[in-house]
Amino acid sequence: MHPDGHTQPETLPIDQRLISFFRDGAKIAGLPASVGEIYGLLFASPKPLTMADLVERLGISKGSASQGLKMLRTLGAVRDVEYDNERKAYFEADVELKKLVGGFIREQVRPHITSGTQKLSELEDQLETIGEPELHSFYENRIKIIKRWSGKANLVLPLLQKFLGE
Amino acid sequence: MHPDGHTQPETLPIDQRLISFFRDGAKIAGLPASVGEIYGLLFASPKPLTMADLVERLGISKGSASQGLKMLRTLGAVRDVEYDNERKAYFEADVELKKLVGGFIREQVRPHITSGTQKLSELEDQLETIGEPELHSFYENRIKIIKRWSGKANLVLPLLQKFLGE
DNA sequence: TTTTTTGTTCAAAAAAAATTGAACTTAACT
DNA sequence: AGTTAAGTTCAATTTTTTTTGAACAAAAAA
Repeated sequence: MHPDGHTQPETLPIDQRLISFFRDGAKIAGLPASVGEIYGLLFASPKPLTMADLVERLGISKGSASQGLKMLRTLGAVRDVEYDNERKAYFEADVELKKLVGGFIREQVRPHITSGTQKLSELEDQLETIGEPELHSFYENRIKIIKRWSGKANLVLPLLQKFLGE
Repeated sequence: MHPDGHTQPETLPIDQRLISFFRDGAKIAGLPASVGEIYGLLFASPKPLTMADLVERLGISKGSASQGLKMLRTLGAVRDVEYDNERKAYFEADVELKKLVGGFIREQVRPHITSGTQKLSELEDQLETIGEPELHSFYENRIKIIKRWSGKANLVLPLLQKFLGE
């Protein structure tokens, strides 16, 4: 036990609102609610928090806290911070929109686009197997449409990132 | 029974690929797989299809087909089409990216942004209840950050739509 | 009007995703 | 060395979401 027991800061109504705000935000982004809550509490905290703080104040399991923090770190939404000389790790929320969106695109969007591109080229292979000219030309056109979409997506993402970087 | 029984078109390997392509796409967008499959089959079909066609060729239930079509229609991704003089309704896929993304933003993104804005103003109310100056200023700053994000989002969406409209 | 076809609705079942918690690893402290 | 605190992992459980299918409604055909 730590010699001079910390006074655990209470979770204010405004903290609850922030937690709920980011819980909803996470769901919208297709992330687990617990991930949103963790980010929310860190966002609402003036001081860095430990994993034990998250478990205690959010009432979630150690497993959820560990996995949630892991995801938030890969997203670049949370960072380790030097604090206290204890052996616990402390975390705080990163609030730069550019970084948050960048991490989301890198981790959650890009991989899907990549696998989509792969599937697209498999589609083009299939096209070769269609002898009937009328059908061939129909599918050829369909594939052209998907390629046009894909081109747009590849333009939009960097544009979006640039825009968010002010 | 229709007098001159239609020959049911077979589902080619390329159709399977397109269905799978859009099944994955739907999941990425947070929509049910069946919705993606329905769109995929319509996208892969040179002729409009009926609900019964979808049930038969995708092996999904009537309920799924009905609900999926309903969602795709509200998204503006599928349209009713005059075809045959039968009493069945025929559908085909809308392939305009602008329209697809527009519908998605209108139905799936905007409502969340609206409720987020609502929650944000509730957050601001809570701010008033904090007497301690140091804490007040901390939360004030946090709310300022969220507002900055929100402003960006409100700029990005129309910009995105404009960009997709060529 | 009665039957048949087409489509919707919604409670129940099935499937998928998130969360838990106990066993385990790692590393600091005595 | 042994003990304790911190954190990870993953199989089992819980929760949420999707899908089904049977009951129902609407409307054209007989």
